[in-house]
Amino acid sequence: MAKRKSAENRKHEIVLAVLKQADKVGPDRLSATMIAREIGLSQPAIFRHFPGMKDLWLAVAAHIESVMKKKWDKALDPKKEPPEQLKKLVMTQLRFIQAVPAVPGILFSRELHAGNKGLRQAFFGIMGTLHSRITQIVREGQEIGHFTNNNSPEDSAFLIISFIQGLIVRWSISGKSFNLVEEGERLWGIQMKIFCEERGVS
Amino acid sequence: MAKRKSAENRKHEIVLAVLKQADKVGPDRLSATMIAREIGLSQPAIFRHFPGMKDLWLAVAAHIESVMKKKWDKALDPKKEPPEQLKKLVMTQLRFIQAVPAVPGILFSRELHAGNKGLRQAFFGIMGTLHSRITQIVREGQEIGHFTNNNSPEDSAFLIISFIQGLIVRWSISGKSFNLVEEGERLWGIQMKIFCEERGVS
DNA sequence: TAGATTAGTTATCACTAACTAACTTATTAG
DNA sequence: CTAATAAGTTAGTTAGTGATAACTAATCTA
Repeated sequence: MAKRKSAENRKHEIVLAVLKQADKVGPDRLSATMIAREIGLSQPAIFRHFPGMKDLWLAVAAHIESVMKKKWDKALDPKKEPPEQLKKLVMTQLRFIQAVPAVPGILFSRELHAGNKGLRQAFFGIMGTLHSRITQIVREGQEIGHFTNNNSPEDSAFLIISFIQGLIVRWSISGKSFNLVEEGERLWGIQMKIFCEERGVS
Repeated sequence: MAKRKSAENRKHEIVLAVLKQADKVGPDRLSATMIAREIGLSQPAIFRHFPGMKDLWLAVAAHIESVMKKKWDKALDPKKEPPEQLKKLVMTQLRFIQAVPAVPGILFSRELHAGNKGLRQAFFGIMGTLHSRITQIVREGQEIGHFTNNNSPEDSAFLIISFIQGLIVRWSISGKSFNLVEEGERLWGIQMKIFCEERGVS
């Protein structure tokens, strides 16, 4: 018999085990048996804490949302200039993904896309929140003259999120073979000025 | 008994069925039974054409690679100016993904990430080829003075691929709720000048 | 300390996965 | 026309899935 823990602690432990194992075998191949083995419990013990796998995934999403929002809050410092705030937020996001590398896989899992509508809504909400935070910073930057282009802050935010997502995709496909944050820092500087003097685009 | 076809034709038919069904249920939940049902065969018929699922996925990757390369070749027109070539290549890629929407899912499948090393290498190779083609165009553009920044063409290409991938990720998570090519065209113009006049970046 | 509560267990169910063996029959080469 | 080839079949195996029922025992509270 495994040592007992309070339901609350055990639930948290299970969620962490899911994130750890989902990175190894993928969200859609992760079974209750694997999760249980990871923390030294029997398989039915998982279903004592969560009615079904769907609920377990929703708990995982809630955990990710909570941690991300905390990190974003921490990263934002209204005393700093918008460009620096922006960079900090982007790097925070990259650092988080590197620390919890299961997230991109969950974003593309079938659990999310086909199986579990609530899970997709949760992640859609998370992305929306990130988008609106970035939009806000860009808007402030424009107002005080940091970004003098007249693009909509919303579209600028989309491009910044693309920068993040695209980098993560490459990192993922490469087998996580480079440091996400370092590569992000390197390219961020370039992204901020690339093609500025380009001519003749159609 | 289903009507007979040559092994070659049947293999091709199976690959197309995989791409169709993978978009619906996801690569990791796609079973031989579903594929067989799609084309009106019995489940074991699949294993007559492919020794195992791994081999089937490799055939899918080979198909994707072949089609993509053809499209890239078609999109390139050395008579046109590099910026226009670039845009055309990017839009071609977006058009392809919209036509074969299973691809992003495969890119993040666990079949690719955990189960099937060859599959990951195949896609890594495809991305590498795209990267070098973009790099080449950027380099030419720099040489004849279209892109007057001094960023490495390789890094510029990474950023352009990020633009593509990031857009695809957003499209995917949104439930493919917008037109990928149209949104790509719209944002491409912005990407080409965003933050140009930004000051004070750290 | 006695008894309620509840985190854990084992055993099992119904189901689906990839895959195999053995058989059948359509197509085609000689 | 016949015989070989090979594309299909049915009927299984083995292994793993989520989930449930019934039981056990550690912990908490009165």
